[in-house]
Amino acid sequence: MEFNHQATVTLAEVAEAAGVGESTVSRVLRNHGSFSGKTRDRVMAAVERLGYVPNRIAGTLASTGSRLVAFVIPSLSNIVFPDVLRGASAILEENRYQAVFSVTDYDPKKEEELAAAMLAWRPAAVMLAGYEHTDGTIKMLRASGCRIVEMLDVDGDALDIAVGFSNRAAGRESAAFLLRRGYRRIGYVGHDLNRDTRAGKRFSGFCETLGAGAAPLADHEILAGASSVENGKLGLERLLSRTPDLDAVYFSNDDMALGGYFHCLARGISIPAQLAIFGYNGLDIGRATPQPLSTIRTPRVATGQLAAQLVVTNAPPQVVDLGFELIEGATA
Amino acid sequence: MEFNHQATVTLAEVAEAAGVGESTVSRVLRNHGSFSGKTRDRVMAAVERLGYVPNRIAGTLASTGSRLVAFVIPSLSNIVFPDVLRGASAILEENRYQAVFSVTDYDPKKEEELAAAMLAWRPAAVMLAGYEHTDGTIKMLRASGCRIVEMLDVDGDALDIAVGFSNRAAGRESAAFLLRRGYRRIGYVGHDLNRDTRAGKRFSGFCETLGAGAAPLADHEILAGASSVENGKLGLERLLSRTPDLDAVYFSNDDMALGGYFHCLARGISIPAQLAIFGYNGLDIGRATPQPLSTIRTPRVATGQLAAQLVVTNAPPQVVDLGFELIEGATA
DNA sequence: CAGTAAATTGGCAGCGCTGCCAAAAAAACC
DNA sequence: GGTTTTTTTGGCAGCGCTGCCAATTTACTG
Repeated sequence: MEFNHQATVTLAEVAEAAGVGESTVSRVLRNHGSFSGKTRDRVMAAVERLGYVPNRIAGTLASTGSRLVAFVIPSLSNIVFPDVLRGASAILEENRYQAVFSVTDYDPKKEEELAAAMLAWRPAAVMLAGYEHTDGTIKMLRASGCRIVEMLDVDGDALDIAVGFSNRAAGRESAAFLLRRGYRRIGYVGHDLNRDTRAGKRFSGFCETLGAGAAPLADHEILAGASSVENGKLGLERLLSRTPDLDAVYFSNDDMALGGYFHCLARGISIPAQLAIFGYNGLDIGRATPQPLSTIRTPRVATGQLAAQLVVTNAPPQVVDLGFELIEGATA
Repeated sequence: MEFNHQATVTLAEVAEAAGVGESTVSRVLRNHGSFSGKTRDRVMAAVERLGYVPNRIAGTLASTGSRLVAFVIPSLSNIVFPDVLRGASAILEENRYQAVFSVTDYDPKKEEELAAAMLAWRPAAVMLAGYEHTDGTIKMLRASGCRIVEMLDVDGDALDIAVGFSNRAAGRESAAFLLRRGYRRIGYVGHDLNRDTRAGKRFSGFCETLGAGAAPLADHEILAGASSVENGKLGLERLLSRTPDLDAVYFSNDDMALGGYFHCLARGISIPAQLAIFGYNGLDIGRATPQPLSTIRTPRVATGQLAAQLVVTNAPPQVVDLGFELIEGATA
C-alpha cells in the first residue's frame, strides 16, 4: 500500500515552466520585493497550470521564525478552551498563522512533555493556560526564545505575556454578591481543584471574602474528576443531605451550577427563596434556563483574540486584565 | 524590540559536543539504526547539557511525509467538533503526531482557502467534516496525495476514508420513534440548514419517514444563524404561536432541544403529555435535566479516535459507520 | 544620447535535518 | 593470527525554500 506520495510540484519547476528564476517566483508568490506585472502574470499562470502549492515547511526552515502558534491546553471538554481557541483562530487565520494544539488533561507533567514536543516545531509562540507550570516547562520555554502567552489568569507572575482576568477576584466578587443579598449559610460544590488551579483560586478568593464578611463557608463538597452537569447535581445532593439548612451554594463553574439548578428543579427546591445558586463562566445556556443563572461572565473568546493579536503584532511583554462581569440572574 | 531569537542549538553542535558525527546523534535521538550504549550515553549527556530541542521543521523537510494532521472544521462553538478533536488528539499525541486546525465557520469557500493553507504544511492527512466540499477543495485534496478523512457522515461518496454515522438514518429513526409513541402532529425547529448540511440530512430523513407514516410534518421553524439554546427557545415559541396544536417537536440538535425544553418549563407546558421534545447528539447535559432528554447519542469522540487511528496506521480507503444510539429519555 | 538612478531579475549558499553509502571498529570464525 | 561478518560510525548530498548580492534591464536627467 503506497499512499502518501505527495504530488510534489516544486518552486523550481514553476520557475522553469514560467521561464523565470526561482527567486522571482518566490517574490511573486509572497508579494514581496519587486517584479513587473508581466512576470507576475507568467508566474501565476504557471502556478495555476501546475497546481503548485508552496511548501511552508521548506519556507519556514529557510526563513527565520515560523508562523505556527502552539496551544497547550488542559482540556477540550471544558468549553472554556474551545472558546479561547475560537477567538484566537480567527485572528491567526487572518494573519496567515497556523494554530497547532495539544491537550494536557490538566496534568502539569504532561504539559511539560507536550510543550517540548511543540517547541520542536519552532512555533512563534506557545499559548498556555494559567501560571502553574513545572520548573522544567518554564526553563524550556524561557530557553526557546519564542513568545509565551499565559491565558485565563492574571493572579501571578507572567513569564512573558498574560491575558485573562483574576480568578481570585471573581471568587471574591461572587462572595460579596451573595453576602450583599443577605445569604449567610453558604456552601460550595466544586470539582478537582488540584488539577484546575484556576477554580482553586476562585474558591480561595470566595472563602476569603466570606470569612471577612463573618459568614464563613458552612460546608463544601469537592468531587473528583472534571466538572460536569452531572457532578454538579450529585455534589449538591450530597452537600444538602449533609447540611440541609444552606441558603446559597457557590459552584466551581456554570456546568456544575446547572447540575445544581436541575437538582433543585427536580426536587422542588424553590430558587432562590429556598436556595440560591451561583456559578462561573456566563455560558449562554445559563441565559436560557427558566430562571437565568446568577454567574460571572468571563471574556473567553476575547482572551483568545487578544492573546493572538499580541502575538502577531509581536507586542512587548505585558499582563492584560480583561476583567469579568457579574450577572445577577435570577438564581441568587 | 527583538524577541524571536530562537536559542538555536543544532544537531551539529550536539554532535560536536558529544564528539560524534551528526548522523550518530540523529540515530540515537530517533532510536533508529544501530549505535553502542556508550555513544548513546555520550549523546544524551550532550543533549541534556546543551538543552537541545530537535527541529521538526528541518526533520520533516529532510525526510518524507510529515507528522502533522490538519483539521478543517466548521466550528468550535458546536460541541461536536471539540469532541471530535478531543478523541483524535489523544491518539495523535500517543503516536507523536501533531494536530493543526482551522475553522471554516460552515463556509465551503472558506473551507477551500483553509484547506489550501493546510496543504502548504504537507500534512500526513486532512480531516474534514462531511462530504460537501467545493470542486476546488476536492481537486486540491486529491492532487495533494495526502490522506483525506471525512468525518461525521457516511451518506455520500468518500474521497478516501470516512468515519461517522448516517445523519439521514438518525433523522429517520427519530421520526419512527415519535410515530411509534403515537405522536401525529409533529413540528420541527432547526438552525440554518444550508450551512449545516448534516442537520439538513437529518431533517430530510425525518420528513421522509414522517411522510411514509402518514403523518407529514405539521410545521417547521428554521432560524438563521448557528444552533443555540436561545435559538431553540425562540424557535419553539414561534412555532407554537403559529401552530399551537402540535404534540411533538423535533429539534436540529440537543442545544436547540434544550432551549425548547426550557421554554416549556417556563411556560408550564407539560412534557411529554402536552408536548414531546426530541433532540440530537446525546449531550451529557441532557442526562441531567429533571426529565432526561429524548435524543440520539452520536459517537463523536469515537469518530475522532478512529479517524486518527486510521491515519496513523495508514489504513486503506474505507467508510466506517459507527452508528448511533437512540436514547428514549423522558421528554418524548 | 550619454550617464546615472531605479526597477527587475537570477544565482546560489545556506536553513537543520535525514538517508545513503562507504569506512572503521568490533566480534566471530578457522 | 588472519579472515570474514557484523556492528558502529562519519561524510555528505540533498529536502524546497528564502535572503543576499550582483547582474541586467528600464526609466529618467540634463
